[in-house]
Amino acid sequence: MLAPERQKQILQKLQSRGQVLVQNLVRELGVSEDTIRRDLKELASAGLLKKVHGGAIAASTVPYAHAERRRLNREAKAAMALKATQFIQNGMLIFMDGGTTTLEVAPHLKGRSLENVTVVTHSPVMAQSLSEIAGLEVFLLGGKLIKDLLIAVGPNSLKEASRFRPDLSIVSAHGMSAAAGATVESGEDAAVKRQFIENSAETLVLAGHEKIGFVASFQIASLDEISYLITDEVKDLSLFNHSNLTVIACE
Amino acid sequence: MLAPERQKQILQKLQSRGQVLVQNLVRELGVSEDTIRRDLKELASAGLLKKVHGGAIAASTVPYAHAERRRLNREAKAAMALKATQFIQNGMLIFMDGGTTTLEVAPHLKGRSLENVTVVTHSPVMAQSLSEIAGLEVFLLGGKLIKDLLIAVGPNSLKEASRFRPDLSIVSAHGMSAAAGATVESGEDAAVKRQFIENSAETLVLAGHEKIGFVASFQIASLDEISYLITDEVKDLSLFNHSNLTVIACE
DNA sequence: CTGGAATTGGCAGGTATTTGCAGGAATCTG
DNA sequence: CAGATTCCTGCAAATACCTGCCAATTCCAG
Repeated sequence: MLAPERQKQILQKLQSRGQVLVQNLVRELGVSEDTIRRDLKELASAGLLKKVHGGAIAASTVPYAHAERRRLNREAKAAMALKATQFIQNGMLIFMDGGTTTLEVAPHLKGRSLENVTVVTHSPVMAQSLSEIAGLEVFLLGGKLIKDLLIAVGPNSLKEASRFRPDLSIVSAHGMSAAAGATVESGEDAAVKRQFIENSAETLVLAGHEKIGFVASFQIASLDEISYLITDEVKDLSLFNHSNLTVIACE
Repeated sequence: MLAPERQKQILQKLQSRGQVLVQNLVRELGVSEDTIRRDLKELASAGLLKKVHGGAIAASTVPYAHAERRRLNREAKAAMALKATQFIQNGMLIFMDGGTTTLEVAPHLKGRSLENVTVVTHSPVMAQSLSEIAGLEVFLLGGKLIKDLLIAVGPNSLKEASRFRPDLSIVSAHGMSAAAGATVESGEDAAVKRQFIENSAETLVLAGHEKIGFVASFQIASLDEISYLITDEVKDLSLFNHSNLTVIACE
């Protein structure tokens, strides 16, 4: 195996798992420990990852707090994100937000052969992740950057957003309940999401089990505006029995 | 077998497999190793593939091209960026582009105690880096994402850009000459930069010594529109003697 | 048709890169 | 603080790479 190929695989594993262990890589790639170490050192000096004792973690240009949130329950988020990718089809225009769950979608698209898919987002982090996917065009919304959410908001964002008619919106919610629908903590973020959801043919909400039943401050969609809910554990989902919402739980 | 035919086959194999090994090609095409190497070298210099130790990989699938460019001459870029930070003062509105040299500015701002500084950029990467700086507000321009430059461009960007009146623009150039001024390779990128520079009180151009004397395809600023040029080595700077441009060289 | 220049492919050698191994140093964990 | 793991350094073998040279072929002018 060629060195760049090997390093590419390391980065890919890193991106989808959030971290890699030297020992795992030795087993998975079938080379000596030293070779892995050398690769990691090289990649680290290129700023593509950060070495830690025992392996490496993704190098984040993003602030600590954001990276930390992203690490939380990463496997569950990745599983939900993987389900979400099944809804992405060629030719679609899709809105994706910058939630830490939605951000896990991009790595799962790497293998897919996409054509003529456009994603519009207000998250620079999402835009950057998506830039590595072939066959996918990215449209970034501008605006004032909210530092801890890393999304662009403001009147400009809203106005730009209103021009899109997405086939699908994929959003992370902070709260999901029968009465309040999908809710988030930031009003500015909510405004942008709402704008997209209103104009979307279908809307897919990602919310881990801990979000179910919780209500945050700002509604982004009422229950009947949501087509699909992807969550990670089958909790008490009877809440949503009376809606025409399709609930998908990853095991 | 004729050379063009052979090279065509190499490219075909490369396309279908993503990578080729010198040894495989020797066997499959029945020519000597040297011939294969010569072909690869030729194809590589034509930009049709990228040579790596042991073979070659498709040019289009070179991952993390942006990260690689960013890594190149990183110390020199950081030194130039450090100089540039001296021009950043409290209360300013500043435009920064997404050039790999400009990107080194953000880390140097970490220690500074800034107040009421706003940076507007069309680079999501820059926006992320800047989000970590306290006392600094970030405004991100939206638009279609150019994947290998990681910047947002398009009519929206231009229109938004025209509303700003920055105190300072900090831009990286691909070429810098007395006759053509500062130039870059992408027309879309140039349009955004030009919009800002025209409305800026002052403009600071970052260009390593290898860029001096070189002329790229699109002008972003004529010599008299540029206030400061920061470069890394004292090359032949007499070129700029007759302008009122201040040249700053880092040792 | 012919001789010479230009191009192409193959060979030899020396150099550089990559990889794995062994050992000792550093780091983590209980 | 002690055992275990992980990490780094130097070294050697294998492989890959490059340079200069030569033979074969092609091309072209005379």
